Amino acid sequence: MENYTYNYPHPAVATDCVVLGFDGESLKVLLVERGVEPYKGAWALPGGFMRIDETAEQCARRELAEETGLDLSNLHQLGAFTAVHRDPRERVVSIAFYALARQRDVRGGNDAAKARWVEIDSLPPLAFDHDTILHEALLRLRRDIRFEPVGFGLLDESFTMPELQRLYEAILGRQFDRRNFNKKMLQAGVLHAAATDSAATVESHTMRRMDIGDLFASEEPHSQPGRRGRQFSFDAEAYARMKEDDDMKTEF
Amino acid sequence: MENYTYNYPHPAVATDCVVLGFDGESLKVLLVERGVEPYKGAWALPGGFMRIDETAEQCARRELAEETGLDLSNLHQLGAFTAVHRDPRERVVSIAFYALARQRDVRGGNDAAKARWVEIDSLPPLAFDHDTILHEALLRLRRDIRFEPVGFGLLDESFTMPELQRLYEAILGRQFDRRNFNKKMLQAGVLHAAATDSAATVESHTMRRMDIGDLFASEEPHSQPGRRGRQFSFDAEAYARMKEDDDMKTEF
DNA sequence: TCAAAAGTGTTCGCATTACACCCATGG
DNA sequence: CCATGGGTGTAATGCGAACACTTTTGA
Repeated sequence: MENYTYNYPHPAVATDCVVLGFDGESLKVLLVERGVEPYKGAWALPGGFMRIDETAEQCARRELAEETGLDLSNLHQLGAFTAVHRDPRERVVSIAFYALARQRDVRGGNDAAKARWVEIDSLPPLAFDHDTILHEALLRLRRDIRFEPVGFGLLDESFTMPELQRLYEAILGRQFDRRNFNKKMLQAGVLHAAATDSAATVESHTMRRMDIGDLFASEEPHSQPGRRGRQFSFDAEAYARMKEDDDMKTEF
Repeated sequence: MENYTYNYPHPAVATDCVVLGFDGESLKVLLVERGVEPYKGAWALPGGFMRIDETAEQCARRELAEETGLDLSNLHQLGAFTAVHRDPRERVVSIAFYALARQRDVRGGNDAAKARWVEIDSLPPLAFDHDTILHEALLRLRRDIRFEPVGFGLLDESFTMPELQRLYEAILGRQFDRRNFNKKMLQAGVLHAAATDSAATVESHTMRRMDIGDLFASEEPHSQPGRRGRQFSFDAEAYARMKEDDDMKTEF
């Protein structure tokens, strides 16, 4: 079986994927429990070895689907992690990606037994150098969100302004003033008010505090007091137009 | 000699390095002429295969020194380039870095025969996917320079405001108003006026239009008319202090 | 003395910030 | 009716953009 021979030693190449989600309160990351050594039983980022005929991105997407049932198209490369002893078995270079997932995508498709959403703020120790990778991903997300409308990838298609605000607060780790946040987002010109679909409104509201990590939740979410928020959605076309004109002036 | 055998095919892992320089007028990139197939005779980024006991960054630094005589410490990873057929010989994944070099560093140390600085705006076709990598590096530099004081890595320790401005204009591809540029840079609080060392002033001025690519220049640079600029230098400590307080508000 | 480059201050508009009251809903 | 959360406007401030004349120097 030892079939592949080279004149010089070759490292193995793997990919790992940081998938982030948001449940209306806090950021989560999608982890899998390792079933084999090394780090058997520990939590790790989904990922695996790259095939010889696929790109790193294709690999990351395939491994993610295999291990978590999620098929995401918007993977962003974080970079290569190349510490010499990051894997005790052999020299492994990992190319890491990050991606954002919506509640809906997950609730529909995730049937992998070992995959779980874990609160970013209360993580177990992770296998390999995955803490480092995750940390990089968070830094990257915090940088990106200020200039590109990436945040919308974490919300349902239609969302309320307070939901959006909570997302920004969870990512950036600080509070914003409601009125100013509102104003700024609307001024950016990439949101449009959704048709006042009463059903959507109610659904969104009742699900606001659903924990997306609790895939087998038994408790029905119960409505909260308080006024409903108006629904908005992200206007990708407006953003594309804006980006052409501005090109590097856009800030979020 | 075929000594290294694995159960599964392993790609080769290489690094490539985009070294950028500035001669007072325009951006240059450091290229080497390939002496072997494939792409023999074509220009390429300095780089080479990673050893099994070094990190990608160590590899990039070593290869850069071997091929160009430059020893740079501030390499920034751009990411991994993993197109399946980017190298016709075998599957090669390249981890790319970018770095900035000062005129002085180059004039002192570069004794590699085949390395040359080439104008960014008039590039020959490059080997492999090195055009893509270079393009990424430029995008990255343009993004970075707006938030971090990276530009100073391309100038001598002491420089004039117009020099700094020309650098920003070359990188970002647009013109700035002298007065506004001045004001903004001083307000940023990371520059301090250098002692009015007359010699330094004159030297800087006379060298302003030296072409750093012309390593064997025979023509002496001759002085230009026009007023001399005041000398400034980058205050790394002030920047470090500022970064701690602000942390994510800094814009350049 | 002329040409080329550098230094300097003010005004205007826009974006960001701080801040307080009323409205809608469910329990 | 009360608790919870959502919606809205205004005033002060700071930053970026536009803009012209004077000074220094080398030829």
